[in-house]
Order: sequence, then C-alpha cells, then structure tokens
Amino acid sequence: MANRRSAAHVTAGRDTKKAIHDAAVRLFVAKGFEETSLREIADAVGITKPSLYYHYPSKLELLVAIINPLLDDLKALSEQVAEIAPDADGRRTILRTYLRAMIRHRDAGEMMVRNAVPIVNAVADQFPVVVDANKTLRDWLAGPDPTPVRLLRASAAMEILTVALVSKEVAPDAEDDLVETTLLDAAIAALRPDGE
Amino acid sequence: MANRRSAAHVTAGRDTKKAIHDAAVRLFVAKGFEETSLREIADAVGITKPSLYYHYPSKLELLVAIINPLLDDLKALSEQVAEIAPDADGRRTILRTYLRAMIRHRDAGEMMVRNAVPIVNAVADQFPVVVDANKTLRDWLAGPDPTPVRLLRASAAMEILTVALVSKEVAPDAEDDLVETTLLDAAIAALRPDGE
DNA sequence: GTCTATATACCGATAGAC
DNA sequence: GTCTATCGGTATATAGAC
Repeated sequence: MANRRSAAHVTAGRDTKKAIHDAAVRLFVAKGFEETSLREIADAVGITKPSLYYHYPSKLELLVAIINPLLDDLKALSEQVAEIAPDADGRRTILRTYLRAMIRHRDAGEMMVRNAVPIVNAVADQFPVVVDANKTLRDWLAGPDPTPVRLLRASAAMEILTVALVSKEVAPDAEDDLVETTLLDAAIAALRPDGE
Repeated sequence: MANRRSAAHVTAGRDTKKAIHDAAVRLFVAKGFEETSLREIADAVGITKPSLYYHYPSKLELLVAIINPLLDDLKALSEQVAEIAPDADGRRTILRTYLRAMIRHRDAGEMMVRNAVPIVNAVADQFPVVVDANKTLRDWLAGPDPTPVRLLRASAAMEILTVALVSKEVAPDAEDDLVETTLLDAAIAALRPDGE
C-alpha cells in the first residue's frame, strides 16, 4: 500500500491537532503557559504558526482544550458532593474520586498546579464556577462545624492528592493503583490525625 | 519640622525600593510573574518604569530579591539534614523547620508554589542547587530504604506544609502557632499513617 | 532619583497565495 | 492544511535631560 502523503508531510500531517495538543502540554509544564510561545509549539510539531491557528482559534482556546476534561470532572464532583453522607465512608469516596481525576488527567493537572495563577486568571472569565470547586470540596471535607483546625486539615488532605500529579517523578516504579492507595490513606490520616 | 520633599514625592520617595518589592510580590501572586509587567509595578508604586530600573537592574533581579530569603532557609535546611538522626524526633524537627520557613516567608512562598514552573526556570541557571533542595529533603524523609510507598508519603508530608502559605485564606482566624501545630501533626500522620 | 523618549525584539493574530 | 509576509501591540531595557 502506498502512502497518501509525501514523505515530508507524514510526521506533521498524520494527526496534527493531537500533536499540537501534546506538544503544548509538554511545553506548558516545562516552561509555563505565558513563557511558551505559539511559535515554539509550532516548531515542536514541525509546522508554522499560522498552521497552528487552523486547528485552534487562539492560544487561550488551546489551553481550554487541555484543561477542560479535568475541570469537567472536578465540577461534577463538587456538584454531587452535597448528596454524599458526611461520614468516614463518604469522605473516603470524595477523596478517592478527586484522586482518580488527578491520576486520569495527570498532565493537565500538573500543568495547572504548577502554573496556577496564570491559568486560573486566563480561564476565570469563562468558567467562574471552577474557581470555587476546590473551596466547595474543602468546606464539605471540613464538616458542618468548620473550625480553623478542620479547615486546615481538609486543605492538607486535598493537597496530598496533588502528589499524584508528580508520582512518575517521585516514585517511577509505583503503579497507579499503588499511588491511589498510598495517597488516599495518607489524605485520610491527615484529615483525621487522631483517628476520630 | 518641614518635609524635606515636595508633597508630590512623599509617597513614592520615602522608601521606594521596599515599595517596589512589596508591590511586585502582590502582583506576582495575583497575576503571575510573566503576566505582570514592570509598568504595572511602577504604576502601583507611583513611579515610572525607568525609575524602577534605578532600584533593580532587571525584572529577574527583582524576582531573585523576593525569593532569596526563602531559598536561603531551604538551602540551609537541606544541607544540615544529613546530621539529623532519622528517628521520629528528627523527622518532626525537619518538618517543623521547613514549616516555619513557609510561615516566615509566606508571601514569597505563595508566589513560588503558584508560579512554580516560570520562577524555577527563571532562577535555575543562577541557583542550580535550590532546585534539588526539595528532593534532598524528600529522600531524607523517605528514610534509608526508600520504597515507592515511603517516597510518596514523604512527598505528601512536605506538600501539606505548603498549606501554610494560604492559611490566611483557608482559615483567616487561625494564629500562626495553631497553623504550625495543626499542619505539623497532619504531616506526621501522612508520613506514617499506621503510626509506625 | 525621577523623568520623557526611544531602541530592539517578540508576541498573538491575520491576509491571502497555493 | 500549510505556507510567506506582515500588522498592531506590548515587553524589557536604555539614553540622556533635569
């Protein structure tokens, strides 16, 4: 079977949109969102900047395409949280769902936590809801009588789950199942250090 | 006693360098490092951009001046860590020292964790050592036989301590002493969730 | 120490040919 | 779908007057 494209176009032309997406994630994580120019992304893919605009209408839309799957999961979680029973089982369920979202969208999540301010500001106008998702989850985890200590513990528990985003660097040999089990246990221990 | 300066210069002229420093921290935290222009900082202080260059030779040097006190503390901690006994008391000492550095340099720390990628990249050439300080501390906390589980727990414990950087937002009423006690207990619980 | 004016470079984005 | 060429804007940084 003969190729339908000339040799020079095989690499760039096969699935350019996905190649742009992947190169953008890699460069945004390595260099930062604002510090990465569309020209660098185009170079990494092997095309020019105007060709990139054929696939994504703007740099912001490219960013939104990267983070949307993660934000959708977090939004869904924050909306269903009110129906969960506020007991030990419920807390474990919420933390595990959050943790699995981090593992599933590891690249996008790492990009977000390492460039939190610029990225949140960039998308805040379009998605005001997602800015509050973390606060909703934290308040729920803190319980109906949120003392400062409980609020700090809730933040600590959620913060632990973001370690999943860099687990490949911290513990390259750990499978995702081990990462999930380990971090979930650690988060629960941080949330209720005295085992109450 | 008459003022030595005209009224128009009182605000900007009294301690311009510190005013630039403080305005820069505030804007870098709110908008991001690259997203904040020197013109915005100058406007916030009430001077022009060339006047800013009289006090700081470049935007990068301004950034370095902000984060240096924190980096010095972290470097010192990572260098003295080898002399600490690797027992429960030693781990508590290390975690508490790290946590107190976060509380002491809260503004610079919040700026760093929320703009980690751009800032680390910006100073990595000049300070290759500090990039490894976190890894040194993590490896020490994981102990002499660092299994993946222990490495993940060590990362989790350190991650908790960064909650101190946003404690004023999470729990505005909590004094620093309460923040320190609460997060230190949570970190130790995450590091050894089974109480070993 | 602060200013006006400017040099130089790169950014995101677009026009239009092929 | 990809290209060459370019627009309009803004960035860091500097020169030189006061």
